[in-house]
Amino acid sequence: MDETSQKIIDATMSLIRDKGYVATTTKDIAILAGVNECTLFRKFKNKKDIVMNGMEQEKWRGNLTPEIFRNVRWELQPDLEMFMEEYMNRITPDFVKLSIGLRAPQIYDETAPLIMKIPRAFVSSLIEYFQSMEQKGKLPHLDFEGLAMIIFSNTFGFTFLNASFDNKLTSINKENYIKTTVATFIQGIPHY
Amino acid sequence: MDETSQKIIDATMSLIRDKGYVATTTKDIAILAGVNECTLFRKFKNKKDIVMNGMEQEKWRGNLTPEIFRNVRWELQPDLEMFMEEYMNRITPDFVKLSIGLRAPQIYDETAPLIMKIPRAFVSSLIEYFQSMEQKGKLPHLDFEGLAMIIFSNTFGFTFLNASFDNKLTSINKENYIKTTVATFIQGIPHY
DNA sequence: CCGATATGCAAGTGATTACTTGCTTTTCAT
DNA sequence: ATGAAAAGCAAGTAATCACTTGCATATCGG
Repeated sequence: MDETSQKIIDATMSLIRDKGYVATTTKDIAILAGVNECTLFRKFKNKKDIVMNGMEQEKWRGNLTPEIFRNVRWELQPDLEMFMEEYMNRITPDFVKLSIGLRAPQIYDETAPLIMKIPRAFVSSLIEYFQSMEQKGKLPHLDFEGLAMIIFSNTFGFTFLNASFDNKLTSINKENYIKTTVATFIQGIPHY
Repeated sequence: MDETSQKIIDATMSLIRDKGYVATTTKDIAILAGVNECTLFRKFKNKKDIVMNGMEQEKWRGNLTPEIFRNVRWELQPDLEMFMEEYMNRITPDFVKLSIGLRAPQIYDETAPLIMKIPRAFVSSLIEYFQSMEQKGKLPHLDFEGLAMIIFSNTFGFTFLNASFDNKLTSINKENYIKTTVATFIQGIPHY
């Protein structure tokens, strides 16, 4: 990946994040990338190709792999706090906005499965985590899918709302929110 | 509001919901509304005017007023379940998609405050509810803003994820999800 | 029935857009 | 220094878009 192509990709994804795919023109991309407009088409097949290449890059994909679910201490409180924190550190407001900007009819068929990878990874890994906790005798058998969805809906919802409304909806900071949520959750679920 | 104008508004908002504002053309609007394209401009100043008129209508605005917070039984479980259920009944997947489609640079300055009304109403009314419960001696003094955000993030998150991914992320149905969430929450917060 | 109003139709306007073309200049590697 | 590759520049193309115009047709209400 040469430097010019990378500049084009970065400019494109930034503009999509700010204005959406359809409202992002190749002229704007060229200006922001600091290249001539025809250079875009020397490097990429078309506008969509720039995006698809951008989404191959970790930088623009919001990397959240099952790896973080392996750095656990097998204690609910620190582990759940860590999962939520990792999610919020990687799924930044900018990434949320980019995900929204990628919802365009021209590309959504291709971008949607990529966007869905992260929620899927998070939820299924969290279910596995709960199952392992059960096997270790630290949790009774519960509806782990439902519990995973509670944690994830919560995490995602807070992240999205902050990305959309900044602090106009709530002034709670992330760390306090995580602690309160996890404490309430742990206290609320059945224990041995 | 004459019938033709209403047809135009309905067609416009439907297309924005499906394709976003920028990708919604006046030609598509006219076809879907079953009118001639020039009729759009006889009835409305421009494309944006159609949208702004649409957002004045309850049908396209996702009505969620503080009224539902008055039909309470002053018991946490039924009340919280009712709040979540009312939200999910009114904020349908279609409304979620419309909200996303309205995020276009050309109109977002105007639509964003309208979109934010609902989260704001929900969170602040929920805070008031918790405060009233405290006054009635049914809850100790707690960080009600934090708790309201937990409930709302959860409700919003689940709603949004279902709107975006259908049942590809989870097959949990709404009612079970609400019951589990509320039960866990109530069990998890401090009581007298 | 008839006049007023509403709407259709087709063509058009000016602007914008993604993308192309042909030539020129700059950069890079040997 | 030199040739090849990379990139700039300006103009261009074809299509699309929001919106307009002038005429024709349909509908409505008295």
